[in-house]
Amino acid sequence: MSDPLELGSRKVAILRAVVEEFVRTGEPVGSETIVERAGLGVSSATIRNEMAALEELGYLTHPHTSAGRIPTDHAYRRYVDTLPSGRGLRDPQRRAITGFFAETMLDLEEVLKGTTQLLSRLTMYAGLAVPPSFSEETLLRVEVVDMGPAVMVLAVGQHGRVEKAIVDRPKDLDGQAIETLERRVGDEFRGESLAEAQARALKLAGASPQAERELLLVIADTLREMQTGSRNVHVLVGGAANLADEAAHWRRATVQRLFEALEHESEMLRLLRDVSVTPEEVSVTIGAEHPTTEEWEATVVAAPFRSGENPVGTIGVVGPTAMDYVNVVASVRAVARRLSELATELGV
Amino acid sequence: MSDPLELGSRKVAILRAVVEEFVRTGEPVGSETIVERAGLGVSSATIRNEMAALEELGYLTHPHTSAGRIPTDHAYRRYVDTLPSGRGLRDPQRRAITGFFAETMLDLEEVLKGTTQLLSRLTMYAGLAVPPSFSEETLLRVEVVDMGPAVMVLAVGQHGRVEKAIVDRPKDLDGQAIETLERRVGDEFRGESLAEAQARALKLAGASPQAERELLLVIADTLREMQTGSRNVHVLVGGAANLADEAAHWRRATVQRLFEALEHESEMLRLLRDVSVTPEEVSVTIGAEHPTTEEWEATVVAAPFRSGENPVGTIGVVGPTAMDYVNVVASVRAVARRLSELATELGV
DNA sequence: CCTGGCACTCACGCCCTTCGACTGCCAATA
DNA sequence: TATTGGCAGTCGAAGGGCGTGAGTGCCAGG
Repeated sequence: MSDPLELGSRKVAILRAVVEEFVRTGEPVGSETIVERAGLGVSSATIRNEMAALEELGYLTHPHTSAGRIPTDHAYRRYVDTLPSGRGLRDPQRRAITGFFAETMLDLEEVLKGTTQLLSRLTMYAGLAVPPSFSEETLLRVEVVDMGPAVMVLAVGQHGRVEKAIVDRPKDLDGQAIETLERRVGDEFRGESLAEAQARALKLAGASPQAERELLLVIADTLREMQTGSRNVHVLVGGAANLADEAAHWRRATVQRLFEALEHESEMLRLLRDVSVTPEEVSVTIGAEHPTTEEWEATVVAAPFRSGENPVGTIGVVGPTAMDYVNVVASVRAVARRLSELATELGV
Repeated sequence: MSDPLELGSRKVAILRAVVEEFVRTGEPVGSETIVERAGLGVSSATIRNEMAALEELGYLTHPHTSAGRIPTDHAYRRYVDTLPSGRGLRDPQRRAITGFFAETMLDLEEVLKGTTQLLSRLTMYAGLAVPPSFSEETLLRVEVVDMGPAVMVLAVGQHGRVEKAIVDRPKDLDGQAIETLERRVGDEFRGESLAEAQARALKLAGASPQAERELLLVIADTLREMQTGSRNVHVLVGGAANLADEAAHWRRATVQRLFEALEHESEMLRLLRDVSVTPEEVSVTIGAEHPTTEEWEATVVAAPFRSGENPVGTIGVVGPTAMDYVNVVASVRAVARRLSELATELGV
């Protein structure tokens, strides 16, 4: 593997053909097949030489001597990096996307749930979505609800997200004080960020009578907790069942890892985190490129969605490394665009 | 298959031995194995005769002539129905349960999420939980939040459940009217059920000025919607990844079906629905006993959990029909008991 | 630099055999 | 009548040998 950047244009064509053929059939690809399919005006022997060179360069492998070639992760990488930016959507897919966004939807979280389903139907893999992080939202409301032995603190973000925390009721706090606070607190934090609201609550606590102080401290604490950790960000998954189909192509351990990852939000976040800072519209992370420790043979295709110019969240798809990149990338791109329009419109 | 109720005690012993051995090894069980393991004072020839009879009765099958016997769903059914009610928990399991419930937890929904994880760790299958249905909760609060182009209606149930709906803002409704209503509505519905609150909102609408009427109608509509459909009940799933391990023992279609079912709440509900009306503490639904149309080779072990005497929700486990019933049933029973205590304590 | 040609490799499918884990049945037995 | 040892029979699994064919690598000639 040396100087992977400079490849003759024929090598490039062959590499592309191998990738596409392998993705289509799942079988190792031989030189003869390439001759038939890619129709460069050249014999199979030449292709063989080129393929040997491509193997030397680290783009192809050999399951065994007498078998065809299989693309490596590097091959997919290069393939994806040089994708023609043309149209890759089939008509029914285009219709599905249009249809989905034609419904009027007001709740961003519902929209994103639906989006994961849409993506999974489009690609037949699993769809992902990361909503805007709560800590960047502006608060519309903070509520305190008396639950008897406990107190619920409720925060409503400007995009319709509602987070709740149920905490022990501070002792020395009677229903009367709660009611007073319910009224005082209601609109107090409107238009502030979580961080600002937290600071404000702390300040208010200092200036309040003992009975209310404790509760305000609890509120501040809750707001702080909402800015960090799992409360703040989460990941929606849709269509994971599709991956069960794919399971046959994967090693046991991979399947296990994959489903585990899908269950643990923090893991999925690691996979999607870098996306929103990526300049390109759609990012593709192939196989071992993932910062995951154990074996991982999956690819994540992800794209940020924006409100106006701001990236506010991420959507994506997880599937096998041998996926139809043209179609999946086009699907994710198209959905991200429509979703961005919708998010902008919703004023997210 | 005739007269399945009357089996000689030796047949019963053999059946039990076959089930346990098959669950342990996953291999068809031969007559010789039974002689060694069950140690009835009898030769393998006798066992063979008995096994042939058990096959005749529909309790065992034969993958092929020269193989051992495999239990049918009927065998598991009988096995489960005659389980000794003794202790079936291993010490580490007991500790895990105690440990989990030793934490102070106030939010029932969080508790139930944790419970699904606990169950999946205990059994190595997937854990399920159905929270109390929202329509049976008493309301602590109904809020209206002005979101600009939309309006959010928020309902807080007595167990800390929060449901939201974002709806189009009725035209002719200015911010002023919303604010008025926010105040009026806040405590209006406290202590009522969803149905009562809905009726009340309708009545209020009739007696209100035009500007407020529309919004009250929207509120009524939202409350109605919360009583029905997916908003009302949902199912939590934990540890689905464990089932990926099991996948090897299952037919492709089964795995696919299973993961699909786990994704669709309504499906899981169908599987768990009958449980809470079942008088027994733990209910076991084996393979084809499920009312599902397609092939389904899984078993659901479920139990209601109670607050005081009232069943308020359900927990359970999904796994292969060949599961360690003693252990799984004991796990579900133990967790349901502890959960009932906790729910009672939380005043659910 | 390309090509046709050729020797070589090796998985796969096929057939055959052996092995052994079972069963089913029967005649002998308690 | 229930049980038993014994024995023949069945059939999958595992293994060996073989032919086939897809595919490679390499080379000598254009």
